[in-house]
Amino acid sequence: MGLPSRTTDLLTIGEVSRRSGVAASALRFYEQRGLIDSERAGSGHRRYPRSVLRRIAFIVFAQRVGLTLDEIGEELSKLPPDRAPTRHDWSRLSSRWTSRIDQRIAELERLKVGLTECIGCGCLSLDRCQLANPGDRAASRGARCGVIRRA
Amino acid sequence: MGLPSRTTDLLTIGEVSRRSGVAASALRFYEQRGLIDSERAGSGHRRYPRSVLRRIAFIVFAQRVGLTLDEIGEELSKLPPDRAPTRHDWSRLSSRWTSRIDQRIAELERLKVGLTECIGCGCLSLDRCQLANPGDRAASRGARCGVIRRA
DNA sequence: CTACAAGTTCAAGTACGCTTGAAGTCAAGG
DNA sequence: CCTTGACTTCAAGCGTACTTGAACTTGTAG
Repeated sequence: MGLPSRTTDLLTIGEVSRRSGVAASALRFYEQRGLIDSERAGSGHRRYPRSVLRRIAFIVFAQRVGLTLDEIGEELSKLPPDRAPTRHDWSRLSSRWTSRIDQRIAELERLKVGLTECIGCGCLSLDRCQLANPGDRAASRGARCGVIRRA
Repeated sequence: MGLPSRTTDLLTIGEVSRRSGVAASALRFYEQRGLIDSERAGSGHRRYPRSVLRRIAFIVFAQRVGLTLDEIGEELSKLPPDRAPTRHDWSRLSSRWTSRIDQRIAELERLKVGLTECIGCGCLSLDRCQLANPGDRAASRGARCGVIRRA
């Protein structure tokens, strides 16, 4: 299979995997979930335009912020389908996260305070203490990504 | 079954569930995992001392911070087995989280900056961007997700 | 005594995010 | 020609954290 990008400007799944750090199996999985897509070479092999790398980067970042793949898919669907996304498209998309990040940071700050003031002093009681407010589901998800693997 | 705590000072699983907001099935699961334990009434029903509520609160908090149940179990095992934990025991335990929370907050701050500066400006590239380089991601995918430790 | 809520165990199921394995294709090098 | 390596699909598996269901027991109220 070699390195078709030298001549065609399209990347194989192996190249994309190496460049993004995301396993090929994960890339296929993302495609199945509709998060990315690919053209096919005559052989049936996937060929990716370079722009897929930014899309993948967005996915990886969003996951670390705490979004699920479904949520990420929703966000990505807001990109213009007719043309290549501009940097403005990307920044508009990513600006939605900011408040989410801030919320999560705020919760962590509350937890931190609760650790010393609440557990430390002995008042800790779930039915009275609101520190562990389970408001943001995705936030807690952020702490538990796909735990597996990878020797 | 009524409310045995009125006379015995011990709580049923239903009472603990209501007071902690944690489902009875989850409490049984935690017991199976060794995170909490219970005495048994003659009937075979679980009876919990009040102190279990703080232990459960600790578990819930720790989960929000991002620890896995295994990690939480390790932490809990550091409590004195011979006597009831003091507030000092609890605060010593919880102080370990603080740095973890700080790390996670720092990562979120970095991601926030990365959103505007990296994705927004168009430089976003997983193989070059410091915010989510493959080494960190591979490492964080392991057991404890969620934190870019270097950087 | 009967009903019924609340408890018990154990096995299996769920959601998420992938990974792994089996079986096969394709193109280039020796 | 044959091997090798990168790719393909599809199905099944895995780890975390639980939930759900089946089948059964207990304890109290009426």
